[in-house]
Amino acid sequence: MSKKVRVRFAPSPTGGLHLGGVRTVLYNYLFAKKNGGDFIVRIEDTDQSRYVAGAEEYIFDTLKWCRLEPDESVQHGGEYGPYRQSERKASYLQYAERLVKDGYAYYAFDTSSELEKMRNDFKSEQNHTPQYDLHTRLKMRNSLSLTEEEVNKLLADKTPYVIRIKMPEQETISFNDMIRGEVHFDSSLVDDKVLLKADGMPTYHLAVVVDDYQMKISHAFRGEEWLPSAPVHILLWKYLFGIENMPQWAHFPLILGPNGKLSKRDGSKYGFPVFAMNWMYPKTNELTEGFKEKGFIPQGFINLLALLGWNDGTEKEIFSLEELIEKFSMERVHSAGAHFDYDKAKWYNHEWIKQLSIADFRLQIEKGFLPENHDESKLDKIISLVKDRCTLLTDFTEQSSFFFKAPETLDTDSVKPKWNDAKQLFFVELIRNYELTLQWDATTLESNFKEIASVNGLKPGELMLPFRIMLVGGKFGPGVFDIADVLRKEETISRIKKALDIFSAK
RNA sequence: GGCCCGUUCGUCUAAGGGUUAGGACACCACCCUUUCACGGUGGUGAUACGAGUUCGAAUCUCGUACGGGCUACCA
Repeated sequence: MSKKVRVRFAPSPTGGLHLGGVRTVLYNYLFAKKNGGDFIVRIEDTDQSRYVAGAEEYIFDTLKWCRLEPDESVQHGGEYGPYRQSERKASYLQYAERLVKDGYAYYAFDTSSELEKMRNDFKSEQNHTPQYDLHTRLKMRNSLSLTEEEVNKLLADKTPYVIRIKMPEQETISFNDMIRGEVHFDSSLVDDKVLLKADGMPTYHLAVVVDDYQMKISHAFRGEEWLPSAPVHILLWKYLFGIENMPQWAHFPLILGPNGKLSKRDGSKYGFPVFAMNWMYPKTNELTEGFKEKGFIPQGFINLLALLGWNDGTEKEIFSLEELIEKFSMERVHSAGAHFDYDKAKWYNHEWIKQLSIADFRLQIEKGFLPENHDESKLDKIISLVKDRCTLLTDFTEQSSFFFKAPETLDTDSVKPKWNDAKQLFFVELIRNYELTLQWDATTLESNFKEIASVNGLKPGELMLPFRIMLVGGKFGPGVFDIADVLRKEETISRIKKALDIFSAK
């Protein structure tokens, strides 16, 4: 009888959520839903100096946009709250003290300048950055190096202290990672990480273990950057709650940019979004672009993220969220880091836009992607014409604006060199014909167009490009008679007339 | 520097001892379309290197190289 699957995403509210973060959410969510479990979001805000206003709300807005709603969180409630670590502060101290009492941790009174001095003094060719560990701890000011009286005196004097874990001298710490298999560490090489900070807040290391225990987390997933600190967490589980109760770990491969771990800087540097949604740092007003505002739809975004490091073993690449839940398995998550490819990302989005119904596309486009002066009554027809030509929602504007507003400039270079009197006369006659046409639809317009052409001994193909330039302004867009259909008689004729003046001008 | 993780086309990846090493994005060509896309067909393009195990290795083992991560009273 295995216990209920409960997974958590534990972001630090220090800014926007980037690709890797959302993928971690996604894999957590998929694993939970696949196994009938719960998905919990816990806010890791133990570093008060890094508090950023609005970041927490942003995280939840992002999850909502992605349709990855938690079962329990600050916003969703649940039986294991509070879901904000700063509000759980009281429960960490007792565990830290228990560790000290049991000899697994100790008080350390070193000031930051003393720590800095140590790192300088012990620095060498062989040891780039000396650690606070079994080699150095007896040379520092802590309850291991000082006498009991000295320690008690320091504590009584309210000297600021931290509690550090005392890493054992010779122990191999192993665990089974769901993605990587057995991973081993030599305890003598791991440093004495701070567990409880001088301000009474826990560090991530203590908080993650205590909270995962108290929230009955069954599987703990996080990015590969956490792998080196895993031995600390494993020891803490062993000391505090029993290794048999420890969740199963999986460390996801990193998402890489052109130069290592993808960073928000890569976005502006290479011209692609890195955050899920736009994020503006309140203090600096520095904007980091988001996939949402760039014109991605949630289905496309989720799909591209899911396949960045995972596949179902077949050649299928387009998955809905429901399909992902059904097919997902941790065993098929890759162990190697994946470079983010913006071209492929856009392809996923395009595939999803093509699958959208007109109504669904309209819903998406109405969230800020409509061109100015658009005509509501024509929207559905226009969407049916141009939807598949949009890779991003932002493409809709340039694909559709000519429907609502006559082009300001015409691509005359594509027309003028081959322009002649015969063509001029054709369009004059076309205007006359279209003015008298009672039936204004694409089929009628096309057959009339071709009939006049043939009567005048002209090839329709040589006339259709000019016609398109007249209506659209450039060499793009859907079928030209469909465009004329939507434009209606008056506007179509007006654009032909206007263009004729330009084309015939010497 | 130390520790940890990793290494199949440019990129994402399939192939878990026997395949002409497959697919997708991107790129190129052709077809379709008298626009541009979409779509279709085809093409260029990869097992990092060296040993070993084996009748046989992309696949197992070891070494080397390379890449990445961590090395805070940040997460």
